[in-house]
Amino acid sequence: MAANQKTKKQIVIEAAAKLFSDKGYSAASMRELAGRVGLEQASSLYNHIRSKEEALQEICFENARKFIDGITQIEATVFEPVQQVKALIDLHIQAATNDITSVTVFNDEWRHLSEPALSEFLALRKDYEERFKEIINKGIQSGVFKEVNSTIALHTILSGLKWIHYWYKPDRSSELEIVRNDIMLLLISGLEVND
Amino acid sequence: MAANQKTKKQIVIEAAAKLFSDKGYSAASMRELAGRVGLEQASSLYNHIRSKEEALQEICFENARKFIDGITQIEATVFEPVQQVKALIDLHIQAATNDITSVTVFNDEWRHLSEPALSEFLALRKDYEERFKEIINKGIQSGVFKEVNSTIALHTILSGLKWIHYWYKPDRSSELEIVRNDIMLLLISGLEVND
DNA sequence: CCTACCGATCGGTAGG
DNA sequence: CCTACCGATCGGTAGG
Repeated sequence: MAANQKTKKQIVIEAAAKLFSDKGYSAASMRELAGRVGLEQASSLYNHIRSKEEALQEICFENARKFIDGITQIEATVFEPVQQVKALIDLHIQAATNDITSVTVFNDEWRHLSEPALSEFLALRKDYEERFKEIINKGIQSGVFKEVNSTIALHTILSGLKWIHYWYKPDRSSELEIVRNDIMLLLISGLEVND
Repeated sequence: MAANQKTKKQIVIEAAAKLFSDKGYSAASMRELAGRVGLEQASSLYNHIRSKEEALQEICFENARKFIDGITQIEATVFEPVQQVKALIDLHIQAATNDITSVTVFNDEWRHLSEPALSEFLALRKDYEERFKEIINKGIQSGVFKEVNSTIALHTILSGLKWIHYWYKPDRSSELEIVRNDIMLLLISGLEVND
């Protein structure tokens, strides 16, 4: 299959991401999903995906993988805590603007995963957060960051980025650079020692 | 009725807030809500509330009112932008820790409101955000805040406070003062001109 | 507050 | 990919 060819499964998963972000996972029905991908019957969906939750899992884990890969690369190629946190903020901004609906589901609908997927997902999230926190701690130890509690700083920064996927629409791409600059100003200089 | 007496309706609404925050509005069933307040039959709930959505409306609008009242009082009693933003951050921290489940529903489940309640709710939220933004703009004009886009600053600050209601449990009350200090350090000094 | 019940809708299966 | 269909569950009503 050519690289630019989407499988029908991919089309279904992307439509599911949009539907889940529009209505929430529980309020989204397989009948509406079928309609959105041009199928008359919900039952036809089951030729492409095994279940409603499989769609949710694919979306959640694909995004988790994206963030884990991102931080892995940053750890390997950037070596100064300030620059690492900046790169992580960029990672979140890019994820939120490149793949809007998918990140919305990843942020808001993961709790509808059932076990064992739920625990696996939370383990990935915890891994990511611990590594992010470690970077903050390095910056505190080397004196470039304020002596704040690194857990508080972590959550404030991660949470402070979670409005972007709501706000962003493709016609706002020209404003992206301003958003990026202002967010860096607000979140990084809040963290940095400035004297 | 004495002030410390809860009506059964209030008990139902509070249990609904907890249930909606545990499962999400759509996945929460009236049968489970009945069980949580000691009723055998879901139908018995309808002696206290008119519908599932009425419970959601009460929760969302009670919290909206709390934030509107809070900013109204801050506008009337605090006059310097830095102190006003600090007071607003305190307002959010207090709401998130005094009324955890209720704020969770207010933050995450309002979109399940149907019209006309949805539009009324969004109008209240917009009013609150505009007044918060106005305070930020005043601070920028008077030179105490950086020249950032005030919409971006507004969303970054509001969003940056939205992890607290997840993190907070009553046994963490002793850590609250540290959280408050660190959040002020991160969000306020990110906004302030520091030279 | 309970009994009895309703129509609607849900995710999913069997079989072709 | 559709036809036909299933058992389960939903929010809510009527009546006492």
